Amino acid sequence: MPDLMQIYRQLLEHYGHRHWWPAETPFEVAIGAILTQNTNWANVEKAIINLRRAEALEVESILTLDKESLEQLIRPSGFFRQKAERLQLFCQHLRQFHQDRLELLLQQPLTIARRELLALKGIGPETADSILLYAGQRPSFVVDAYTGRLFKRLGHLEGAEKYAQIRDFFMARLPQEVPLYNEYHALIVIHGKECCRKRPICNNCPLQSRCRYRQQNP
DNA sequence: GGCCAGGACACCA
DNA sequence: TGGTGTCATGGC
Repeated sequence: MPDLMQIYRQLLEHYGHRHWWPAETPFEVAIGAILTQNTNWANVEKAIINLRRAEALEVESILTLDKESLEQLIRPSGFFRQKAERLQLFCQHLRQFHQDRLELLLQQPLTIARRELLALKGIGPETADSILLYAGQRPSFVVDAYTGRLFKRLGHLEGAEKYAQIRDFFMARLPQEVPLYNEYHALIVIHGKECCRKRPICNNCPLQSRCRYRQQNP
């Protein structure tokens, strides 16, 4: 069974560097992380363009907007009512405890910053880790549905593991380096989108015969 | 017209 | 603790 670094190198060779996260500022990363929950990134981009045009990609403006106006700006990203609430709660927290500065939250010890994010309504483990890694440049491995699906196929996971177990699995076997974590998660996502989504055969799979699902379904 | 997307949460047994 | 329903838009 190939180890995690072998798989990483194969994915990187096939897809190249993904240059994540597509955002201009750490705060924009955090906004995007909340907006992309169970949502196609193309729809998130529409919402972020709306926010940028409204000059609403900062704590002050998101708190100043009334909730209905914010909802309309982010409407293309779906779940717009609950996401508007989550964005404002997130910004309220930054105002109350961190002088509107996300970097002050993120520069705390990793476990402290992570626990603080997870305590916020609407920020679960994947969103918290995405913010820590891509906005804060902190070594917190991001797990998503693609991750569990792919590494079950590869034989590394049983399939019943929970988020924390999968995250621990990767962090215990990889050097804790931000560029590696950054690229690895992005590669798993692009692989999941383009190759092994839910189709019976993985065409042009960079992992090829290593994909157990393909072997079982030639 | 149905399925899916870079989840999280409330509720219930 | 685990299972299920809800949230909602837009592309294919």
